[in-house]
Amino acid sequence: MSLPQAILTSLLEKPCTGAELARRFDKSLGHFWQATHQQIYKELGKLEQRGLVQAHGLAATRGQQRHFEVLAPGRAVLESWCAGRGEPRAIRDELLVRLRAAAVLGTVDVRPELVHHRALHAQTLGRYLAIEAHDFPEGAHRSGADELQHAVLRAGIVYEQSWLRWCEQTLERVAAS
Amino acid sequence: MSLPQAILTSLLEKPCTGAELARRFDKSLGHFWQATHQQIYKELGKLEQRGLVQAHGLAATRGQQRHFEVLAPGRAVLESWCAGRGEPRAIRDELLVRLRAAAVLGTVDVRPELVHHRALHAQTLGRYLAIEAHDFPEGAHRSGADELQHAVLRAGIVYEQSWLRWCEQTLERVAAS
DNA sequence: TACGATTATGCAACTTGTTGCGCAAAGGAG
DNA sequence: CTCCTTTGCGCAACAAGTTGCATAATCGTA
Repeated sequence: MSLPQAILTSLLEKPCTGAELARRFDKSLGHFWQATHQQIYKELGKLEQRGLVQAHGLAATRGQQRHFEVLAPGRAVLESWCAGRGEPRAIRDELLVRLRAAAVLGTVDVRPELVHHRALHAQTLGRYLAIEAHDFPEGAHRSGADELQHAVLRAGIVYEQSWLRWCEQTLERVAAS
Repeated sequence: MSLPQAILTSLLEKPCTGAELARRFDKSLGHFWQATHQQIYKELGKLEQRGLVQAHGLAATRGQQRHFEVLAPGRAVLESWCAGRGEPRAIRDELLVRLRAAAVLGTVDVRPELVHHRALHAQTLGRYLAIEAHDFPEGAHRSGADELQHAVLRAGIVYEQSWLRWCEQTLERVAAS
């Protein structure tokens, strides 16, 4: 839904090839907006057609590296999108459907699944905290940009923390019953 | 992704028509798994073909009510799915892409959007808290099923609360910069 | 009874995202 | 040089979800 914008943002930070973009998605942007390389190539193609990005590199044959960069119209489009409004997404979690089903069925033990999720959330949280310690050490930040980047990371941290706590509380309560 | 299971669960609680199902989705299940009536009808058709649910009511013409109920194989399928494992979804939030873009662009004020989201999360949280006060009053619950249903609702509460707090903190920090 | 609004059902087209595969270039090992 | 693996690129088929619309019954009301 906002993949083109994510790509423009990333390319604006640093022009690169599709594959490099995919790798960067896995590392930073991908924490809160995932995309496969197929999607990225498809989207790059569209952005190129719309004249928002430009590729230098030969598109003649396959397997050739194509280096992309954002053009002025691309930046303008991103700017206007960025100033716009959007709704937050509602939760959509399989685990909650499972719990609901378990409540109705009455024959399924959900604790193993909760333990599983607790572990995964703890792991992801650990990753985020490590990034925070590394990229945003104690003390005030200089720029507003830093503040914003940190805010994005904190969203991930808060998200994982709250799920983690929820898993723990729910395990306690379900165990007690 | 888990729409068929959500439908089976809901039908198991109480058999009903497609339209009634859609209405129930809007009220309870829909808080954490949304679906339009088109999706629901489509899925009901598939479930019927697979022999997991049965419709009594004339399918001859359109506009005729069809009352659905879960068959034994349907319950079995739900049971085995429910005991299975799944991964939690990673965050995927447009707002975070916007913040990231704003950080790179450096020319956009994201505070109005943050204020907007704060209001929406506060509103949703209010709805959830009202449901909690109504359906799960103070004191211990009787059944394990109640405990599970409450856990699902608490997930929503925790989710909204953490976003709300994040919005507030981020507004403070961005304002200060 | 006829008419309009509402309710229930469903098709079709489109968008987004995933999965699986194939082809081309580059680089190292034998 | 040849073969094999890795990297970069991209198509095609599918699955999930959204949007828009069509059609049939039903119900209140003039």
